[in-house]
Amino acid sequence: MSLTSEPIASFSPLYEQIKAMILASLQASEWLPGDAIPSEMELAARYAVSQGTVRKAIDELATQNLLVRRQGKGTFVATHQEEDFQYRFLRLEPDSGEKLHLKNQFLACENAQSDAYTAKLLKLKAGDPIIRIDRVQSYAGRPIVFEEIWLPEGRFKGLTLEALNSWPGPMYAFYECQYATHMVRAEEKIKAVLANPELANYLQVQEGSALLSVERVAFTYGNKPVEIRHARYDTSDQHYDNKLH
Amino acid sequence: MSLTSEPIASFSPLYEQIKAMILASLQASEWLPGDAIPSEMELAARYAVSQGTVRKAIDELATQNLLVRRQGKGTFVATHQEEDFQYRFLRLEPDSGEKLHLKNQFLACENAQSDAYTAKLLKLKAGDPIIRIDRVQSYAGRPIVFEEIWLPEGRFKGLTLEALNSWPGPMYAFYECQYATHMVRAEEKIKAVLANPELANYLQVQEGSALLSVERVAFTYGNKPVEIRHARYDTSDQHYDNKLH
DNA sequence: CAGTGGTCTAGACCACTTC
DNA sequence: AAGTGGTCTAGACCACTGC
Repeated sequence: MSLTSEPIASFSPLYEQIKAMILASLQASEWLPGDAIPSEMELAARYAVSQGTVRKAIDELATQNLLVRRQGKGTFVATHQEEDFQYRFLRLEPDSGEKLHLKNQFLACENAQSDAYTAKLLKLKAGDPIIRIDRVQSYAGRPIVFEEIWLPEGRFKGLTLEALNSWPGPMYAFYECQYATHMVRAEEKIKAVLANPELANYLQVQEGSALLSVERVAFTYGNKPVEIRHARYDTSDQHYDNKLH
Repeated sequence: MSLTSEPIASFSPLYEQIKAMILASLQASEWLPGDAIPSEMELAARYAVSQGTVRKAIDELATQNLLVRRQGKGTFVATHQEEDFQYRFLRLEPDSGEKLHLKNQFLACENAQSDAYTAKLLKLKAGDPIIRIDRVQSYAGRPIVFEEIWLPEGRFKGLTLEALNSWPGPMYAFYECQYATHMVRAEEKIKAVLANPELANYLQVQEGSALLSVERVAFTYGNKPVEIRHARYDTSDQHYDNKLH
């Protein structure tokens, strides 16, 4: 066969290549969370394909919650700053069925070095600088969630306890606004554990109570892990809600 | 030769109406789990629309896991009897990352009357006949899961402990084969609880150990709830795995 | 080879938003 | 009215399966 120059990803459908190119633009911050991306016709022209092919690419990115389509307006980069996506990753829900509105209190924000565990999950080297945050979240005046959070220091330089405590909204909106980091997806591992004295104190429960342990790794564009979260939930009056398909 | 093509919902896009009609055929058992449904061209002719419109309808049903497309072969009704869908609703996973293979032991299968709780979730009247099943599942020789299951007696007539214990595969495959009931989706509410003497005995753990409590309601076609499951997992060496998007 | 789903195109028209 | 996404069509061709 000939040695003609070939596209880099050659044996995938066109719309997959378009998807990859849109994804690259997102990753490169060419379009920021909340922004409108170019219209389907413009993108079709840019990539020299038909509108239908761009449509299919955008459709798939929209079902993955990376883009949001709004008829008559345009297609937008998904953001945790908007109502519908505000608490996209929060599965905790009061047993009563009411809406959960958590009040934040950050307890600590300190520099540290990653151990083997955090290094592995964040794809760092053990000893690399990281930031460690503690917080408690309350509902109806009662502490419900205790969380330890680890962030790679490189991406989140200069993060302070004051900045966190004066931020009004959800944390993932904070990351977007202050550190240009949008969370795309997350993986959670859930266990039941007993409250040790420290946890019992934070969550105001008896030592030896049952708590839900939720270990999350959150990823930004390009499957890059950028946050670890180890939460403990008091599930006496709320539960973790999950839908299976 | 063909059935009526009366739209079921009138002021929605054509492909939504096609979806509804395919769904109706599934619900009516016109095509059974594992069967091939008619080809896109046949369906396009039956419903008097273009192939593209049928495609869009099937695409959405396929992403909801109701249908499975196989290039070159056809489109099939999803079934829990196949490898890929065998353990679709099982989120438990060994910490080691190995594959979980559970061994079943059914302990009880008795007729009972629904209480307020089961009646509400299964949309029955309190006092309606139900079947109550207990089972323990083991992994690597150790009991890991204790489950109480409630089924509406009307749909699962004649279910016996012997039938359950002699069934080799997963329970949702059993429901399909014996009771023509395919589970489409489920909702779970997860809490951390303490082992009482009964649970401690079933799961061979200390009384007061932390266990994961998972309450599931499973639905068949048409959003009809047909099973309640209350599981307790021993999460010492395994965890509930969840992906967030 | 025929039959299936998968991709891609081009064009018409609809529904919604904004000016 | 102009611009956006949303629906629908018709037809060409590709990729995969099984006879």
